[in-house]
Amino acid sequence: MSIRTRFAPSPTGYLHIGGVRTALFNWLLAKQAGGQFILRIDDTDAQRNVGEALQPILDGFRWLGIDWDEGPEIGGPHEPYFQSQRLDKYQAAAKKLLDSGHAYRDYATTAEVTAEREAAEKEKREFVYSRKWMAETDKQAAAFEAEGRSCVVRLKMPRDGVCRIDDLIRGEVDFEWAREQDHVIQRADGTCLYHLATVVDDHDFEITHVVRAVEHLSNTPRQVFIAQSLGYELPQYAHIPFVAEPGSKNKLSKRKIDKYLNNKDFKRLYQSGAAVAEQIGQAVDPSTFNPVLVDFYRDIGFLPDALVNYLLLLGWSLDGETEEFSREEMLKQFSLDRVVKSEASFDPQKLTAFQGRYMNRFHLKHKAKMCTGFLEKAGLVSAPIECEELAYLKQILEAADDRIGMAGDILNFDTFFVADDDLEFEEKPFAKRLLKPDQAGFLLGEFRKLLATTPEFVASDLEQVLHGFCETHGIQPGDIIHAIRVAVTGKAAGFGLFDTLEVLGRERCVNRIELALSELEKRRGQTVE
RNA sequence: GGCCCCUUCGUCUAGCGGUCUAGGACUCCGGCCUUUCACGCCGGCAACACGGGUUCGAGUCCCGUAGGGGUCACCA
Repeated sequence: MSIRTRFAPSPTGYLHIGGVRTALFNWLLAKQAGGQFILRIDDTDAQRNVGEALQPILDGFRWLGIDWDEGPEIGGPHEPYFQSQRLDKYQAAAKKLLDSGHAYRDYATTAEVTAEREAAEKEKREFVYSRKWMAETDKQAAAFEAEGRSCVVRLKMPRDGVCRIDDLIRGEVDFEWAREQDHVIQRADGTCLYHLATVVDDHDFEITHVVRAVEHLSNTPRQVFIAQSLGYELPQYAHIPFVAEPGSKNKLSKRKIDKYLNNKDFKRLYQSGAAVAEQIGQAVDPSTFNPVLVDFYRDIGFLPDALVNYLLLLGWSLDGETEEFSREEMLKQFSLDRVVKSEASFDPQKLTAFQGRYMNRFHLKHKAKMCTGFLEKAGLVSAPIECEELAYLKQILEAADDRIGMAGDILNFDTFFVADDDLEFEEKPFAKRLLKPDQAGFLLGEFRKLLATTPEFVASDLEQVLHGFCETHGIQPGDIIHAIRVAVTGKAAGFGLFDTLEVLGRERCVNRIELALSELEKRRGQTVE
């Protein structure tokens, strides 16, 4: 029988990276064996805009290259894949459990059950429902109804023995049945609850391996009970550790972003993203723009392969040495038995390092394509980009080499794209390199003249020109190079100066130096006053 | 609190009784390269939670303790 796995997101409007990690393991396990990976939508909680809240999740998976064989938008042989459209199946299952005596109608009010629970707590005794309001016959039910009570359906859990779960990752785990509660599986309004639904669906969809986060481990006995009572064959369970917060072992949560921002690495990641977002005019509302969510990475120009590779290693390793896995390699090598048992903290720096490696190896052509979107959104090139601009971008990318860690980093080179008149000089480098050195203005002026007359405006020649210039004036290259960089780019850092000059071209270099000089004059005047 | 899970450098991990003076990666710190910023290269700091067993021998097996986490809904 072929392996069938599933990932079952609730339509919440975002894709959590911890969820992606779980989905990835499921996907890998199924696809490597030629099986199917199914996406099922857990929307029994019923909100209105399921479609709207689902789209970002589907988009996220598509971006990551995690494709599903059955599920929303593509359907499949077990349609529908939305729990909200399968309610009748759950009700049928509930009825079956009722009929077979594995569940019962319970007429207790919430207050009555709560009272029992609290009493048990007070006496420091384990709570087990008294089943006082249990109705196993129609006659009993009628009596309760005559009192004006309504009922829910509860599981009639065993009160002795042990539930042994054979977990592919944790081995055998025992739970005493007596400690399990008579969980509600159907509400008073007739709708059914998650645990019933998930068991029914997993069976209907012929899921062979349930790979999910450990927080579900303690829920498993009741699901086993439901499945067995319904006569289902049990799937293989594999409870993987969850993805934890940076610097702690708590579960990574989107809502705690404020706390994570106190972590310096997390903050750095967030800020580099926020800088990009700001330049392209994207909102940085933490509910959507958040390093815990996949969209964040897409929006600032990460490579999906880098994210996936990082996530793969968060809780799994091949040999402790190999770190880079292409999709083919991970499909070939992945195995559940090498999944780590303990929770793994999310490490923004390591993720960034993976991204850097992947980006460096990325083809210039593709890099240009990725960067184009950011330049367009920032209004630095025409939208859509024109041929000349694209060629210009490629020149910059070539010179920038591995200084583009993520596509959004192209915006660090924004001054290459602005009109000369709009060039702004960064305050500190301008002061340090132009304002402070007495000679800077004079040297810059002289160098500008030289640039205006240099026959070939190419990097190698320009380097010669500069060296000659230094000799004439009896200075070291370092005495003038920084000033030139600030003058033509407005910034202290960038790629090689001669490449910078060549890329900008003679006219702009000359213009910008002139601009810098007049700015210098202006400021010198101010300081004198 | 009950139950369950987990515990090797700051972080991700290798290790399945001797080859461990514990390996790799990220970070960090030096150095080299260098016109800046990066990259790259070389080097360095840094861990078996603790206590008992078992054994000739324990990071590796067993039992405790401690710590961390999860779960205990008419949420998913």
